Amino acid sequence: MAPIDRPLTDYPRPSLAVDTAVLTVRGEELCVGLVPGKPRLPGTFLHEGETLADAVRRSLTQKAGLEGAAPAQLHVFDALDRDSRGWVLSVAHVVVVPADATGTLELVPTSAARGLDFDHDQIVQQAVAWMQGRYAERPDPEHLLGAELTLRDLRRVHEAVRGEVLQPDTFRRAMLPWLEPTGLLRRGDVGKPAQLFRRR
Amino acid sequence: MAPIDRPLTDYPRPSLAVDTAVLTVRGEELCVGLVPGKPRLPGTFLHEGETLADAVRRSLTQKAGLEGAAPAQLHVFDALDRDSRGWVLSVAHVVVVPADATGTLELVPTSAARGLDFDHDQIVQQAVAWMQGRYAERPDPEHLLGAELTLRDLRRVHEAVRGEVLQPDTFRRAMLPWLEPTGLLRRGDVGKPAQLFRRR
DNA sequence: CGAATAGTGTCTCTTAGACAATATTTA
DNA sequence: TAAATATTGTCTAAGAGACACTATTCG
Repeated sequence: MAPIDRPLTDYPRPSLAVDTAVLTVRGEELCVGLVPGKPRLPGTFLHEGETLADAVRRSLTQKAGLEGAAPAQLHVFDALDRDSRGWVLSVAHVVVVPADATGTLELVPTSAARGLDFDHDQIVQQAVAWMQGRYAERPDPEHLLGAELTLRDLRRVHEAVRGEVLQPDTFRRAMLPWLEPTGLLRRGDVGKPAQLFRRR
Repeated sequence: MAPIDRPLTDYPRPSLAVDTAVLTVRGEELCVGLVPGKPRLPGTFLHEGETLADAVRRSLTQKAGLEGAAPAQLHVFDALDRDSRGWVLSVAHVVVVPADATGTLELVPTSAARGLDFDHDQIVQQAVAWMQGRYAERPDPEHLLGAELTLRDLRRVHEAVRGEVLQPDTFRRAMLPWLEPTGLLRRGDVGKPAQLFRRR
């Protein structure tokens, strides 16, 4: 039997790419950022001496002017025929940022992000599922909102992430254990001012 | 600015490996399979024309005589210094099989699998968490048990996976909605025979 | 005041968890 | 019969969800 682990360089190696679903909440909708003018997620090839997270940040900086992201890994796509240019594996990532920090990406509601290049439809799906899992556990783990937030703000985010309207009272009681009142109020245009909270 | 996507072959490429935590339940314990005589998980380098799942199956067949596994991806480990032989990324996988189907692997309780090579300690940890998540949702998603099972069998598996003893009555009521009675009984050495169920 | 938003009281239903009792087998 | 295992009855506590009500602001 041939030895299993010959020296590293004896093996032909695939190209390794990263592709990233940049998610945000804009208005009432969960949106994903596409490369301007193209039906695809931002991505790039992994460079020597670079980690996957580095490559994700580089691609977002170069293609969208988006700095300092904290990418999370989703899945490696490895179908042999996924890229007509050759043997390319892609490590899918997800990044969550506030809507005003998505750089030059074109924001599209996740429900409308269909027919993208490569396996990017699947990446968007997995990214949404990942985010729903995150927000099921905690009020705002990805800091879509600032340090001080009202329950109305928070509920809007959760409604966008989950894609359904939530009852204000049930939602309030579910979130309160995770929040710390600041004692301050936020006054709106109309109605009773809301308490401001901080993440506990 | 330099073009971002030069032809594929212009980039130096990392070696890509797969490493697999083979999990099983033996007796009352959740165990992981190590390569005989070595403190490491079975793994190999990805070959040309092969998917990651193929590479996992090949490594398990060659190193442990374990056929037909259905690997699930966990995480890509990409620390630049994780392998002293060079630039190697590893895609961690998990495979769950009955204890009598682990081939020549050395079974070690997951709680005792410490000090393994590379980042294999972390892989075991992630594999255990993955499996706990799976078994929190369904009675036996990985078919550790055969087609017909008793609630005692099932509880033993869940106790091993969760690492704690479970109350028979509460467990029974939690599982019944997922099970279909066969009408048959399984007689033991002593005690009332148990109903046999099938996964619904 | 009326509209709009924030927040609370309270009821119901479901579920987890536990304890105790009953049922059926083997030795 | 005694011991072991399987199964069910029942109680309690906690939580989700819904409805109705109260509170506070602006125009």
